[in-house]
Amino acid sequence: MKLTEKKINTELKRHNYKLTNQRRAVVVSIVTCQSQFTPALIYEKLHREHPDIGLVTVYRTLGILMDLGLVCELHASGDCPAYTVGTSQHHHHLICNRCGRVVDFTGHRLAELEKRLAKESGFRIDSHVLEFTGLCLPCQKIKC
Amino acid sequence: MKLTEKKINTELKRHNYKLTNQRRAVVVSIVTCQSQFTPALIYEKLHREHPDIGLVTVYRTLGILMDLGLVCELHASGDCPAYTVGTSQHHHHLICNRCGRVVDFTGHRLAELEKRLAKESGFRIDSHVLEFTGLCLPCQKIKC
DNA sequence: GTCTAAATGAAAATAATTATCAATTACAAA
DNA sequence: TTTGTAATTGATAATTATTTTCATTTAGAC
Ligand SMILES: [Mn+2]
Ligand SMILES: [Mn+2]
Ligand SMILES: [Zn+2]
Ligand SMILES: [Zn+2]
Repeated sequence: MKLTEKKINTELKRHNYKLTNQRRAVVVSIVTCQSQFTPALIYEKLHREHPDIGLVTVYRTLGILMDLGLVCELHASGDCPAYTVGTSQHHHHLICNRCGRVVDFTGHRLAELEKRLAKESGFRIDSHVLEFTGLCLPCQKIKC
Repeated sequence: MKLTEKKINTELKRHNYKLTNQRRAVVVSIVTCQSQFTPALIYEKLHREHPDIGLVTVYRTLGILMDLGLVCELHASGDCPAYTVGTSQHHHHLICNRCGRVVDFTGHRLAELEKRLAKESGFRIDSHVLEFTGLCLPCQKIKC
């Protein structure tokens, strides 16, 4: 389940980051994104209600949230890197190429593949990226 | 198997791209890359022997090779996007975080997962990104 | 309330990529 | 082989994305 504003703020506190008005606002702007986002998009959204918050602060806050693993980076979509709100468990993403919607999924079985690859290549595998792209249901219904 | 200089040049011709000296040189620079590369890296390599070829030409040639599916884009490594020479069949990548080496692999079974995800989410899935990162065998042996 | 390190925003700096355009060139046709 | 022409090129400028610097402000511990 997607992380909430509350959970994110708690994590920020827990890691001794000050809970400034700016950070709160950036977090709100992020968690209310139904789909993926970029720093510029968050800034734009934010700018209406908080014209005095700078783009740098968006970058900085996003950087912290990435460090804490509270947002995920997306690679397979149009503007890479894009971001999406994180969840507590390990998961991957399904991305709509039209509206940018992001759906999380879990329960893949990459472990066996990973073991086979490690054996065959000699690699010590640490991490992976797995993303699917396509069209979400609502977007399929839109005639182009 | 990785595409050769010859194969790439043939494909360029086949798609009515002129085989200029600059393009030939960029292709050579790319196929002689043992690991991943960026436009800047190719330019740097190229610049020694061909000081008169500009970085723009590298970008343009790389763009064409991407369009023709002759090079692959990498997302999971340090500098994203990076690139690597393509192969003729559908495949994925294993990337060394230290030396940048790229190993291709095939034979995964994403089809079942893809079907399950499509059913559960309603998505029409078109494409995917799958990359593993870690340390290649030689790099594991280097003490840090 | 005071204090202080952390955070902020303006501005400049850096980096990556793309657009413009006049000069050059590959190569098909004569 | 020469010629014509559209494609290609490189210099330069323009955009865009991101990071650094630094003086000022502020959250939150005491
Ligand atoms: Mn995973
Ligand atoms: Mn694949
Ligand atoms: Zn959609
Ligand atoms: Zn390595």
